[in-house]
Amino acid sequence: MVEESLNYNNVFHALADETRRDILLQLNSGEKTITEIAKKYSMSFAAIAKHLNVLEAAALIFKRKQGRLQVISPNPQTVADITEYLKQYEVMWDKRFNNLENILKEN
Amino acid sequence: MVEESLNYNNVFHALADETRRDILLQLNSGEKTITEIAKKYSMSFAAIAKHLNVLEAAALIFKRKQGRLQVISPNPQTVADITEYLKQYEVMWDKRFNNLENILKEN
DNA sequence: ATTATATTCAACCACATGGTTGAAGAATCA
DNA sequence: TGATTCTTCAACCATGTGGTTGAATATAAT
Repeated sequence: MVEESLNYNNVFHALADETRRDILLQLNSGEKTITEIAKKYSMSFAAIAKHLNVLEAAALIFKRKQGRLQVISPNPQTVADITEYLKQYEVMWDKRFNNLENILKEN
Repeated sequence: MVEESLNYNNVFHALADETRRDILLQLNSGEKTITEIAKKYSMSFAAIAKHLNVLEAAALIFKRKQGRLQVISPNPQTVADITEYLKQYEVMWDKRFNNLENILKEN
């Protein structure tokens, strides 16, 4: 099995949706089937199934077929990877230059 | 000045684009004008200006008008906030249940 | 075998996104 | 003033996104 490297576009895009972030949080309490997940939202079953496809493409969840059920579980590694990735964006920028008030105070 | 709370949809959407992530990285080395930023990409000036609007809407950058120039600087606070926000998604999920091999080994 | 349940798939729709070009504004330079 | 530079804005276009409905498929229950 080849270890695919993360597609950051996919991951950030998947996270840029309230419903998908909410689904991910639900999975904190354990595995759920698609039907169980879909019950909590007012949108159609097919819409939730699509959201799960987006989350799967982003490697944020796993799907495991069990009989006619699809069991969905979170992939904590991807969130960890994204957090690690974001470190390169934590720039050491002197905040004074972003703050007009301080610049004025100093002059 | 009212402190707006972060719009996570906007932030993740802004990060879900290679060009925008690259622009953000460029800003690690300091402030830049729109023209300076745009010079490094093959797309049109207007396209880069749009990307900067998306980054500004996400509070990932600041814009400061200086004469006819727009000076762009990074907003490190937003990246910090997003990293903090992601902590709630770092679920303590027993990885054995995500790993079929281990389940088989144990049986 | 029939029926019910869980999921997938395809077609469709309204709207957003990422790009383009060209014109219009402002600030600076000669 | 006139020309140049930096930026903004509007219109346009192709494609993607988030949602819908309905049909098809596969498994499970009666």
